[in-house]
Amino acid sequence: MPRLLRPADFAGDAPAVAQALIGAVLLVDGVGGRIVETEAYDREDPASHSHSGPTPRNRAMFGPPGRAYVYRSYGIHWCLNFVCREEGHGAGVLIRAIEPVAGIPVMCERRGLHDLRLLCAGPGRVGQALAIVHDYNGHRLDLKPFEVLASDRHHDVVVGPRIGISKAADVPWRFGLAGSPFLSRRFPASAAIIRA
DNA sequence: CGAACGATTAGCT
DNA sequence: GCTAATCGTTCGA
Repeated sequence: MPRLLRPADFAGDAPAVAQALIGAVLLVDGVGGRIVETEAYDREDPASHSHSGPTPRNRAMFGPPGRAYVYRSYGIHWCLNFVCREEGHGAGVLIRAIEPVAGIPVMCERRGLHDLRLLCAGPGRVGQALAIVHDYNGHRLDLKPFEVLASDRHHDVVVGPRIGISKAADVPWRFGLAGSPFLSRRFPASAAIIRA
């Protein structure tokens, strides 16, 4: 039985937590799967929502680690982040893609398709498939409806630049499960691989 | 108060 | 590969 991640497990800096989350299982009301893609963001990072300090939108990022930061993207999608580091810092990990494992029929219904590869391949798609709502903003990740189960196997992790940002576009803070078909996009051929 | 801009996605060429 | 859709947040006047 995998270990349930608790707030202390999110106390590391954003890139370290983002890498450690690859292979972990994320469930929301028992629906979800294996995390195969994440991105790290930090206060000292021009691409981060937290870069200019606390605002009404990003306040959860400055709260205690081990909680959710949920924001609306492009006025359309709900995206899920895990707050990390320490309270007041403003660091987080964006959940960009998961491999569907539990509650697949429910996720297909929510997404209106049956292609497993596209079910949760992107932060907006993850939000829709797991029914992420703004009410979850600031919610603890070790309490209902969330469950985050530690990765129990070692695997290779790909590292590359983050997607969809204009500032700090060269910072390699995107992490992926090497070879996974459930990524939101392929990593550049030049992307480094960390053997874990 | 106005305006630009997204941590995106679906659909079409 | 390219673009429209869509609207809350943020920042400058």
